[in-house]
Amino acid sequence: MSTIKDVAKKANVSIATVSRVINCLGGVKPSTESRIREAIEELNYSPNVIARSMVVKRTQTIGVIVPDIANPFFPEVIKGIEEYAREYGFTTFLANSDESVDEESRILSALRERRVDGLIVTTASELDSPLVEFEFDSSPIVLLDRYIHKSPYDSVVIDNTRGAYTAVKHLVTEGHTKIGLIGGPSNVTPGRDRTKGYIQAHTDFEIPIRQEYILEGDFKEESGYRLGEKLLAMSQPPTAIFSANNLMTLGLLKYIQRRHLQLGKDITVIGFDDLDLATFIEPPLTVVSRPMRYMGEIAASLLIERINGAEFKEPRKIVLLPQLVIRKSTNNK
Amino acid sequence: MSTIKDVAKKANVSIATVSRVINCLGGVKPSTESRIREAIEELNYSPNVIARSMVVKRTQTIGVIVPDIANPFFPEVIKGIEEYAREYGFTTFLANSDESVDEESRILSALRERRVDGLIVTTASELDSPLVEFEFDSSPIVLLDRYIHKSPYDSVVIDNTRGAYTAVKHLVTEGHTKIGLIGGPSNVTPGRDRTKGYIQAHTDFEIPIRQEYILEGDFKEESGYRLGEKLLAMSQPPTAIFSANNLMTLGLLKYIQRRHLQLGKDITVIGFDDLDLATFIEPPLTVVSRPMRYMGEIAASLLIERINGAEFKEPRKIVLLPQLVIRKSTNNK
DNA sequence: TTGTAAGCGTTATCAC
DNA sequence: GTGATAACGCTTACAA
Repeated sequence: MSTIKDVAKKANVSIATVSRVINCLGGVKPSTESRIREAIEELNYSPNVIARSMVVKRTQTIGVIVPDIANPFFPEVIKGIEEYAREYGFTTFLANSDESVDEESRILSALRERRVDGLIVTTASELDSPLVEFEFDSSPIVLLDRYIHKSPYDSVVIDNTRGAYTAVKHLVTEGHTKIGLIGGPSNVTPGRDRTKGYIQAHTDFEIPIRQEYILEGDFKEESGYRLGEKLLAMSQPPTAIFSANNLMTLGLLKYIQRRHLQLGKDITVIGFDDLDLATFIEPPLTVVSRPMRYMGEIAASLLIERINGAEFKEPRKIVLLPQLVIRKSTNNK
Repeated sequence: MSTIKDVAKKANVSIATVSRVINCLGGVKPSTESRIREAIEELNYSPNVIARSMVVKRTQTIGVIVPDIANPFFPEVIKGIEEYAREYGFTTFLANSDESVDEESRILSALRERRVDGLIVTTASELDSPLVEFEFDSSPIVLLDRYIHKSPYDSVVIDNTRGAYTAVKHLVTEGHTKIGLIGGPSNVTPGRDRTKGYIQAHTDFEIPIRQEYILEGDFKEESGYRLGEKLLAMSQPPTAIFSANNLMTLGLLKYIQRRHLQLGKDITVIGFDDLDLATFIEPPLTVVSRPMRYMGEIAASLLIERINGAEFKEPRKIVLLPQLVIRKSTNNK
């Protein structure tokens, strides 16, 4: 692969001049410039940005760590990040921690060795996240979706409590008083806060809370299936279920389907996060939805601002509002 | 951020010696080594692999270009790639071309400037793929899922013709003779070959081919919906439909659902690639499925072999067999 | 067992 | 306008 030196030789100039035209710094005689551009063309020269990064101390890369790329939420978010980042001249390293704190650690080290300019991460666990101890020197970090309490990082999250509250409130409005919860893991904010919203709605509307209705899953499909089964096998089963994420909702729906129960009649369901199935099934499923792509874009924009030196007294926390998308599944009264 | 120099100074040795212990080259007195390791610890030193890559001429990175990260096929494949790559010390750059040839070009340039050691790509279009003209110097490339005719690259693909053939054959066995096709775009092999298999099965089983049954979609959900509508609105509608990818199948199913047609009775469906919906709906959907994760792993392994200098007379083409997963939707006769 | 120094492909600072 | 050259943080002969 040819270097700036080769181009310089071919165009009969010094490498400094070549560098000037590559970087559009001006101050080069037009005739020289065109000679250089020709040489670049002929040699099929491509500047080595990694050599450049050594001297400018910027790699123009950002690392993105997600816990489960197979959860349809993340591909959309990633699209948002990637698109925004590319527009600003950044390339993204994507890594999947598989909800594992250890894996998250390994990825973090690898990314640090690669000197990414910044990081967007959805941590595998708030409490023992490697980010808590992590020394990423001065590279900024933006937390996505999962907040870490008291951390010094910017974050973009959803008002999970509110989202869950709205969902449960909707069920109450529809007349339900026996509402089951298939909750998320309590080691991450989306898990905890959605449960909090569930409880708050019960309190506000003076509906007795039944501990046996509050179940904790792990955001994966299988747990939705299993916990759905558990709820519906009770002697006093709930008449409605709020499921705290898309994959668990999927599992729950599969269980309901398998038991030939009728959605919206035998059991009413509200999910958190939309999914293909939601608009497919009959009746279509009411869900709490959020702007995934936008979340990615915001995260990227916060990060790039920091990379470019923006300073703030406090870490910025962008809280987006989820939206209740009411479909027929909860609309029969 | 501290450098090898800082470590050297702190440990009272030369940078060469530090380098030796970082890279586990041996030949360092144990006492010196432990002094150095201590210094590394204290300074929280992390080697700059991008500086290293300048001298060893290897970045230990691979680029991955997919056309649509929101298609559930790709996240699984990516998982396979990433996992394998990381095991071998490579980090992946992921980029999404959004089925656009121009975007693919831009990504290719960016990745070249970053000097990735190799590339795994699912091209946006076989015919005018930038890869055809592309000079990636000596960096190896592996084609994934979409083959490029006469290209010099290794590839891992599915026997699409066979997969489609098997699917249609199955429909024929079930007694169908009016079989519609929601095909993929003809500018990529999966599109063309699946149509080929559809036709071949008709020929082999002496079923007349009706041109009006052969429709071309774009692998996106909307086209499945639209073409399904078109097929089912015909005066002589097909009794079965073969849909050439998961997203189009989703669209098709949504249409069927919306029209309150009964799957497996009013219309029989076979899809290419599995999807959540397949095991959800009643009756569960028969599909052609393929080992996505494995495809990713294979692609990564071929690539890394090449990166490590393996040479072959001919480009290697790994053709995996898809599997017909027969579920109730086609099993009523 | 350890150190010195050249070199990787750039950018940036000076001179001219 | 243009050219030398130091520097970026490392690896790798080669020397000691």
